[in-house]
Amino acid sequence: MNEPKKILIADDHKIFLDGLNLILNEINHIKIVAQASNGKEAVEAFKNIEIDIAIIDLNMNDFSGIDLISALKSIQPKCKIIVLSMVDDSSIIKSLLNNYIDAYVIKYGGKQELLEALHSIDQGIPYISPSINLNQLETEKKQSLNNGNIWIEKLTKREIEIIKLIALQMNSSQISEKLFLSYYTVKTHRKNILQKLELKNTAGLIEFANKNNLL
Amino acid sequence: MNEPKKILIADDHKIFLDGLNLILNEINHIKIVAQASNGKEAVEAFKNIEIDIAIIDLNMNDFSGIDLISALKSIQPKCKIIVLSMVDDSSIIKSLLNNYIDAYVIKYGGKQELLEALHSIDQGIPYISPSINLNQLETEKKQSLNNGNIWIEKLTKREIEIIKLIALQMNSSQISEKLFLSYYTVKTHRKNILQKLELKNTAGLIEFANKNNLL
DNA sequence: AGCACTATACCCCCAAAGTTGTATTTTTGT
DNA sequence: ACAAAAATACAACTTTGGGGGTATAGTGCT
Repeated sequence: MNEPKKILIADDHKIFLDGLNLILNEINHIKIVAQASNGKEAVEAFKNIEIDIAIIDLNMNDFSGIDLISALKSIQPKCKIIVLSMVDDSSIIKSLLNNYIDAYVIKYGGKQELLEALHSIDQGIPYISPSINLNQLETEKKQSLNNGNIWIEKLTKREIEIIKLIALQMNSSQISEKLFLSYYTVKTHRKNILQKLELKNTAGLIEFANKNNLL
Repeated sequence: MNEPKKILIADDHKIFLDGLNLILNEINHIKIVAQASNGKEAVEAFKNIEIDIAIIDLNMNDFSGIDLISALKSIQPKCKIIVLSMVDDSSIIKSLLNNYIDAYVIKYGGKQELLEALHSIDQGIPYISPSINLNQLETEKKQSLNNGNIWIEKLTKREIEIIKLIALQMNSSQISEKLFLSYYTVKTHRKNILQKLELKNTAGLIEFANKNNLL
């Protein structure tokens, strides 16, 4: 507890990174040792520097959320992870907290919440922003399609890849060409995706993907 | 140039507001006299306090962008406005700069860009983040679905109504029952919607609807 | 009164999506 | 090394979507 915690901060808004820097500089038992403005930089930093706590934004354009977290965890499993997000979808938060991360702080909250999160995980206690309950309007809207369930863990890399191409208005045969697959394989994947997520059709799939930031 | 500029900052992410505060505190010829975490607060502040420069985020949940700017301008026309945004849609930026605002700074850029913007408008010169050109990936991706055009104005009430039902995974015959229409009518509407928006299929439609907040 | 737009409705045809079922290979985790 | 999960591939069949037309009644604006 005597030497300062080594912190990495990652956010694709550099100006936010600058602000975060100043906020965290006010605390004396931590030290920012790395900054990243995208997922790739964060992974690089993890390979080179020992990190105690990573404060990351989920909505970065190169890595999609959970991919990044599991990548980081696989490099330095002991590192604590604080997710700083703009979204407050409670089903996402729950599954994240159970499996991967140590704190979830939304940006709607002030810096106080981030500091509390740091303090909390320092004692081994997971933290969720108290502000989240206040924003239930958003949450309820999303849960209508979420079925309140686990979702994303069920999807494989390949399936997510295909969802993204569907969202780009490609049909199954175009996707098969793009990925060097058989047309039948793509159809099988689509079938499995709809089944796993309990969705009725492509419209529902794209809606789901948007509400859950899969794209 | 002797007395400090009076600044208002507005952003719905309070933690960002905190960071911004610290960033701007490092400059000595300005002074933050008001903070707002939504559009309403910003308008209130404008009624009560004289503001020289307003630094605002466009994506706040109560006011939609241009509405807020014109509201503020109508209260204090002489006030300079810096928009701090996450989006870099060049068509929006152009129309904003011509008519309403004095600077457009994207959050992908660092604090340096914000400081440059402040300096620039101090001399009466409009400012746009130089980083914007670098992030053309995002822009292109969106324009492929936006067609860089007007879109929403083209859609009628009925069409938007139908889009919402499609997003709820209803098929044409279910929609026709729900709205007491003929199955053929619904099909016609769908056809017209895709044509107007120059989209290929339902996947593209739902994606478009999400990206443009039609739901 | 006239015109443009919207909403309504119908038809045909083909392509694509969705359903059900089977089956092999490859990758991954333990 | 073994088992589980994922990725691959195929077929037959039904339903839905999307493109091409055409047409008529209402609505709103000028």
